[in-house]
Amino acid sequence: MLAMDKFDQPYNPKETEDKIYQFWEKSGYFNPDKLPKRHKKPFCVMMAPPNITGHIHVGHALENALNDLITRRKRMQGYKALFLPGKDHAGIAGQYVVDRELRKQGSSRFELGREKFLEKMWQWMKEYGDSIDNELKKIGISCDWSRKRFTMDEDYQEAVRAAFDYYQKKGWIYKGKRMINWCSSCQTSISDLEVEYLEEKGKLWFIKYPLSNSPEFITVATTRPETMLGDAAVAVNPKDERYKNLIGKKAILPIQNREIPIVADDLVDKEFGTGAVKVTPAHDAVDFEIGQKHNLPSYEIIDKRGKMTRESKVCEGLTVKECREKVVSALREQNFLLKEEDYSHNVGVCERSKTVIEPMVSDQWFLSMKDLAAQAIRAARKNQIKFIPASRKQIFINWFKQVKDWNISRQLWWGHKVPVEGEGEVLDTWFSSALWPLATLGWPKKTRDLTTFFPTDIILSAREIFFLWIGRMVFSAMELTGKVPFKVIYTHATVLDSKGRKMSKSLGNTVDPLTLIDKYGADAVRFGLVWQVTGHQDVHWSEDPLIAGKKFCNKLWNASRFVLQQIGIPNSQFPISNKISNFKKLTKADKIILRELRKTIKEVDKNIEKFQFGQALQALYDFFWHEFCDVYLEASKAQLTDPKRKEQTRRILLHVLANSLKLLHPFTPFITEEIYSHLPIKDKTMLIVENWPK
RNA sequence: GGGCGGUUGGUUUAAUGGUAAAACGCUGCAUUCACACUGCAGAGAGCGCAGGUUCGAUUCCUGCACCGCCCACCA
Repeated sequence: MLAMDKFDQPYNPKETEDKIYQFWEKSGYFNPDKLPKRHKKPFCVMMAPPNITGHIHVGHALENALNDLITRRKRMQGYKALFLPGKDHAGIAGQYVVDRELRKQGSSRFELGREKFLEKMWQWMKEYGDSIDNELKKIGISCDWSRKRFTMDEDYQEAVRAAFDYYQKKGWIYKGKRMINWCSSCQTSISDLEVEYLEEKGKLWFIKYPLSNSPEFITVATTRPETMLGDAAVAVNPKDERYKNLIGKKAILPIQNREIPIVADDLVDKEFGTGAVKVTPAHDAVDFEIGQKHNLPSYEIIDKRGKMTRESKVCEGLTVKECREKVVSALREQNFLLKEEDYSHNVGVCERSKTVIEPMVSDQWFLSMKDLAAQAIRAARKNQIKFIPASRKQIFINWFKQVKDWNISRQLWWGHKVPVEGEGEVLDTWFSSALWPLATLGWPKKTRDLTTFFPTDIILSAREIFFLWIGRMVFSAMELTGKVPFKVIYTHATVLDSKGRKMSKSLGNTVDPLTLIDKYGADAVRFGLVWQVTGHQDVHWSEDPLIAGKKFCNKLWNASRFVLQQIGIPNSQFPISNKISNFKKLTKADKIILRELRKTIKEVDKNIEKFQFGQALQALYDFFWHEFCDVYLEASKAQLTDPKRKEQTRRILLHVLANSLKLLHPFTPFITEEIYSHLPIKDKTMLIVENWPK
């Protein structure tokens, strides 16, 4: 397919990669339906759909290099392999980025209106969606683009409605006033998993609440004095001897001068603060629970913009922060402030906007988790799903044991509309992602793809979306189809920066895969990433393995050149055989290289089966560089001058090279396909569909 | 607070119940015969700390420290 003289040039990844990718796409082999006849047994992996919020990062590159590695090997082994790509509309995150763009231009989504804003969203989706696809193609992944899905596709919306209906008929979906996490900047509720906790150096204020008809008082400790304006009670632990005689009595709430009861509840920790806690049912999750149990009134003193309401009386219109200052100074003046201590504690912020989360009571849709969680736990316990690493199994079970009902509604414009419900009320983006392995294959219709590829074989994901996504896919599929959605859950390493910190835009420590590909070539980047996957839960980012990858590609290229020169391309067509018995009168060097090749095949297979991708690659590296290049290639130089050995040495060179290329193909697909295309082998196919060595 | 992972040459990481391997970097030599993105030779760690098991531990156990990640309603 290439003019041979090209092969005399140094390896040029840029030129080769684009050309080879087109070559693959043209072949149709990414599509399992277009694979040769020998590919029968279905095999399926799904891409974790990237958010349409920006560009791919190094985590995507790693994850999909592994997805592709697995797929390519299975394809070569004769499976009818499908690697299904797609993207996620990313509800809150998606809306947030577009809104931010608008604000940069001095506009906003409110100014645009819902209709126009959604148009913008789709425009964004088109632009960024395509760009993400192209970025993924640069990595060389062999996914079937004809089956590409987006979580807001027409038929995907249908799947979402079908799932919602199903749960509703079961009676598991309900609407109610519950405590939720409210982001005043995104103007929506968010789930517990979307709240991020940051340590904050704050204060612990000790406030005296006078007892009714008594000169005495009870002291409460709080980090949020402003919420006292909405207090409905003081709570103590029933076993706390200090306060036993106060239970049932009344206290006077300072500033508001309202009488509130003193109640007893197990949720109160005797050891913390004074052992007495102020109860604000409308603005704290625990307090809400206590309020329910004791039938306390709920005073909503903070509104959805993060401002104090009329209910707060003295602070109406102030921000939470302003109100806090006002309340503290008022308490100080009126002698209700006993003391204040420095206190560092965790403050929940919106993972998207970093705005402090206001817990508040709101009318929201929920999905009851009781039966669904039980399903997921059962699947894990019965080992219907294999967890890699194995420790994930217990983590999975433990999370589902304590999971609360899922707040599935969001007050956004971008997303799946909640059936019945009006504008501006959409489903949590994860409600649709949870259906990914089903909806992408056509569910709820009984499509051919669904029967062929579902349940899928393996799912790869980052730790951070283990519950958010993986957990929810498990119970969704089990409930809706009665089957686990995948046989294996592989939680891959997180790529941290060289100092071991999480990569983030704000820290400025992110790595751009495209820059790396430009610098080293895609094969070298894949090599470098996979090299570092050795079974740990983290990878400390280093570019060194990528440099090694680049050098390795160069070595591969030059060794291949040598072999081809010896064989005398392009005239002869060697029928090469995998059977070593076809080689006779072997020299010591011949025997060693053939033995080492066999050992390496075993080693690579064993390690890939164990998900030890880095070790598999290292075995290949050592074999090719040291056994083949340093030893055998050198030995072959003498053998090639001996007329009695010449022919067989040529065949062995070609045999070992061809098999090395096959083994390396899932790791470094571009260069191996390119070199393979030059090998003078009878009846060969493209490397992507060649037989995996045995 | 709970869980998980890590702590090995300058750096990033392997392996292993009997005194440690690779990549990158470093030093010296070689070389226009596939490859300087090369070859050969070499320096460099006794494997976080403290106990224990063992004939023997970097490897197993216990505790501690530090780093990181995840989860959690401590006001």
